[in-house]
This record gives sequence, structure tokens and C-alpha cells, in this order.
Amino acid sequence: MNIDAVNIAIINLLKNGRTPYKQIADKLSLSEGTVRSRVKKLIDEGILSISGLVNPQALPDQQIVMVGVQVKDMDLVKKGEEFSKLRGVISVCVVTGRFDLIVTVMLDNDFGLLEFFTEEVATIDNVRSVETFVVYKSFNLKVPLDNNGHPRSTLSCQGNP
Amino acid sequence: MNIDAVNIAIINLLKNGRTPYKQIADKLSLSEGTVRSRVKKLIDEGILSISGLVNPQALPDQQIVMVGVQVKDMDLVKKGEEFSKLRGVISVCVVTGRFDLIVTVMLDNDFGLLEFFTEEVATIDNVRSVETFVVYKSFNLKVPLDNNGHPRSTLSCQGNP
DNA sequence: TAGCTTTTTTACGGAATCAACAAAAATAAT
DNA sequence: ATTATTTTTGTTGATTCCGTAAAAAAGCTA
Repeated sequence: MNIDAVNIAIINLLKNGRTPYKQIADKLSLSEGTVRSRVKKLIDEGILSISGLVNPQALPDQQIVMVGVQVKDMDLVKKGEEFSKLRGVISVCVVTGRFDLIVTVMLDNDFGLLEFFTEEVATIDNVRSVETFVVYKSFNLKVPLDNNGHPRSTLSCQGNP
Repeated sequence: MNIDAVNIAIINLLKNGRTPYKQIADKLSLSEGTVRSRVKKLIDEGILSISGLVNPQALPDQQIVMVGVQVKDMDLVKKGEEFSKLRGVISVCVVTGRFDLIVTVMLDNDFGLLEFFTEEVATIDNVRSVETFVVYKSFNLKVPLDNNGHPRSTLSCQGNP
């Protein structure tokens, strides 16, 4: 898709994701419908997403760790995808350098480093080494809340179909 | 602040940040006003933010790098804050392990690794070492669009006060 | 417990926005 | 020039937003 200056401007104005389309339209001298259809298209194509994010430091007993991973495998991208599906994993970057993957993980009381490595990482083949960086302070780090603050609890969106 | 199960549920339903408060209220058997005031409070206190995020791979000539930093200093948190203010920096994590900081940066054609290190990192004292990881593929990585896709361009939110 | 304060939730109503659609305009292709 | 395709715009009713004020709940303090 063509990401032109207008789309960039729209995305910028969506830094506050609740900004009304009308207001964005006025600022950019467009009609509301144009903004809406462009945003819809951007979202449909996976380029843009509008979502609620939490500052992990604000959630008690919630912790972020970053894990540098080396794999024996050659297909790093496929390995990255596998990691991205593990419980607790927020994002995976396939990188150049000392590591092959840098994995960002969110842990809590019931799902800590022990569980992450023994129950999750252990299921993946050809992992040569892992190196763990516990994040004890962050700036401008915002993460989507995966399930519910205390994972695997039953009380949450009970209104689903 | 007290982050109870209701707030967690609200934040979960805000995974789509455009979800109407009314709809959230119905799902949780609350009134719309309750949802709105809770969301407002969460946002005011810096716990929650609702924003538009882009998949960096979708933006051509846009690149993410992660930089592991060691500093000579003792006050790592203060250093982290300094890094967080540099141009291009998306987030900073103060970590245990081989590195002191892990810095996530967004670069593009006009502002590449060269500029980041010579113009930005160079302004910070007591940096012992840096190690660069270029992200060439990512999963579930979403970043806020800092200024405009092509930084320092003039055409963007021209409607500001 | 009674009395008070503070916080949270609810109810309400007008203004604004959302969402879908069809027409118009602009763009691209033949 | 003509046709086809995409994008933008205008219009509409239903819905949502958001400020305000009252009610309810939760926390004190004595």
C-alpha cells in the first residue's frame, strides 16, 4: 500500500488513539469519511493498530525481561515466529549481532522466569543459548496487556460469545 | 492507585483502542460513566495509554535497531532517562546482565546509525561500550510513530495552536 | 453505630461522532 | 477520448461522547 504523507499525518494524530476522526479531518483539511476509510484500510492491512497499552511498572508483581537467544538453526525467522507464540512473549526481534533473537517477555507471580524457561522455551528445538536481562526500570515502554493482569485467572471478559 | 480486576478487564477490552465505552460497560455490567471515569483516571496517572502504533516493517525505509549499552556511571536509571530523550529513541530498559541499558531506536533514510551515534549518543557522557543489533524481522512489534515518517519534514500536523 | 467526608457509580440530555451508503471526483489504464 | 478503478465527499439516523448533578458506596473518626 502507498503510505503517503497524509497517512503519516493521520497516524501521528492518532498518538492519542481516541482522537475523533472529525478532528483529525479538520486539522488535515480532509473530510471525516476520508480519514475513516484511510484508517480502516491501514488497520485492515496490518500497518496500523490502535490499542490500549500499559506501563508495566504500574502493574504490581508484573515484570519485563528481555532474552537474547542464539539458535543452532539456520532459519532464524521461523524460530522467531515460534518464540512469538510462547506464553508471555510480547514481541520478538530477529537481529544481527551476538544474538539471533531478542525476545521481550512479560512475567508475573504465577508465571516467572522458571516457568517461562521450563515450560515454554524448553519446547523449542535447537536453542544454543539464552541470556536474560531483567528490566528493573524502563522509559517509554508500553506493552499490550496480554490476557489479564494475573494470567490464567478466570474473571475477565465474561461477555464473549 | 488500585488496579483491580475491573480495570484489568477494561484494559483488556481496550486492546482495540476504539472500542466504545458503552460497549465495554455492557460487557462488564457497568455504566458507561464508570468506564469512562476509570479510563480517564488510568490515563491521567500514566498507567494506561491508548495510541496508534505502526508495524515498523510496513513503513519503507524505516528501521529498528536495539542497542546494548554499558556505562561507566553508577546511576544507570539517570543514564537511561538521558538516552530516552535522544532523537529516534523509542524506549529504554535498564537491565541486569551484560548490558546496563537496552535502547530501542527507530531510524530512517535521513537519520541512520551514523547520525544516531555521532549526533545523539556522542552527547552522553561515560558510555563505556555499545553493541548494535539491527532488527531485520520482527513479530508483534508495534511502535508509536514519533514525529512523521520522514523525520524533520515540515508537512505534518499544521493545525497546532 | 452514628455522623461525616471522600470516592465511586449512576442517570440524564444536548452536542458531537460513528458508520454505512451512494454520488461525485480524481486517478489510472486501454 | 473512453472506460474502469480508486479515492473522496456529502448525507443520514443511530450511537456515542462528555459535562453535570444526584445517588450510592466506601472510609474514617469518635
